[in-house]
Amino acid sequence: MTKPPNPQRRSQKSRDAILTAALELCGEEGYGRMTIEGIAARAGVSKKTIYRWWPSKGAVVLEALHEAADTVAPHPDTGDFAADMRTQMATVIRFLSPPSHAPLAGLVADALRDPELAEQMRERLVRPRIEAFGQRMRRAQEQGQLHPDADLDVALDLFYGPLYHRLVLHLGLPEPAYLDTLIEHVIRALDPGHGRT
Amino acid sequence: MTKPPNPQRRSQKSRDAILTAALELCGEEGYGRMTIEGIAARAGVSKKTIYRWWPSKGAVVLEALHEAADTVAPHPDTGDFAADMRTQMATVIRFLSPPSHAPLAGLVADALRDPELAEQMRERLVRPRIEAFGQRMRRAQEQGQLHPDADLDVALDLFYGPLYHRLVLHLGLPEPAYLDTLIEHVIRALDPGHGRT
DNA sequence: CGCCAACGACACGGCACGTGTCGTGGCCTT
DNA sequence: AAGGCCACGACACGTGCCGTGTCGTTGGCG
Repeated sequence: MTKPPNPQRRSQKSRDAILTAALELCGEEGYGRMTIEGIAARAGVSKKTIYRWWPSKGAVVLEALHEAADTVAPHPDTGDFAADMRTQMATVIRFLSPPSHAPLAGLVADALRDPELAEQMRERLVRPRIEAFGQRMRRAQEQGQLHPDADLDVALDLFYGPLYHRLVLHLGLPEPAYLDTLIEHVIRALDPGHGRT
Repeated sequence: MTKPPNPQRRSQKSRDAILTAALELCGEEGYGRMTIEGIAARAGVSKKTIYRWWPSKGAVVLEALHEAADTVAPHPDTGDFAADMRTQMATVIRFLSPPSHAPLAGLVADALRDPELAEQMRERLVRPRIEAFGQRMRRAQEQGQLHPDADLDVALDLFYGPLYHRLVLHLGLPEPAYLDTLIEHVIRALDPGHGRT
């Protein structure tokens, strides 16, 4: 149909301006109220240029987040698995809480209606972070801080499920003290030997 | 501002037609593509009549779900807590999976951008079901199937968190076998003594 | 039975979408 | 150094839905 443009000729300046403008506007007026036209205006860019490289508002925000989030929310490894999970999950909670939750929450909302966007989000944002969690978890197992038979999928569900559950049902995200309780429970759940010998 | 209409004079027929049309269209073309104008046309109703009684598409779907879901997803009590949780969660999973997930997923998506709608959803759809879960859980504690000190908030997070986590990150909802594993883990997590004395 | 408000119908302005067109300018080739 | 290609910014356009306003009609309450 429409011939795809040549990426080599792409203007890096326009690209950066668009991604920056998207994140700024997202914070200022909210994901839902932000429009492609608004992003174009803020970035000093033609609407056409946005549509040339991205199929939707969600795709722009996804790429902006992908770029911005590479440095954030790493899995620390101090040798204390529970403490490291506490640190990492607290960071995630910050990204899911006001005032900084707009881009991620908006993207999640759009992805619930756009399967294409959902796949992009899963593969580019979610999957790498699951991988990072998996690596940290395996180290904890090697160091004997977590039962060697603990299941990665179950661990992922039990650690991060409560966060998204509370986000989408608007039940309020965990306070630090409650987060500790949660982590304690999950680590116990992952120990099938449950103390007996 | 605009004087509120008199509920006594409200046409029950129009109301029912609107709610029915909303759920039907939701299933046929998806929540996102469904429009207020489409609902009005299908219901044989003026757009004005919808705007007179509901502030948004989300509010209509919320009320439709509220009405339809009163009978579904009850918490059975056969005396076997784990089995009952399996039954109930499998029902929830059906509501979160294609092809019937459109209304709920769409509502969740809209609520992420509309605080008013989010509050309505929490109070009218979510809160009553949390309450029902709490009652079933307390009976399990009385019958010794669950540790008496088990925390209701933690239990809610660990049981249902994985479902919504997987829904919004598009990781695929649990299969029956995996659901069993999950429930087993959660019940273990909720037992703080877990075997040691 | 009479009133009055909720109703269906329809038209309206507004907004953002996504596309098309055009002239410009920067980079790559030669 | 000259030429061509093509992404760019600008702008205009048709479309679809929004949310509101208006106007008879109708059905239920007092």
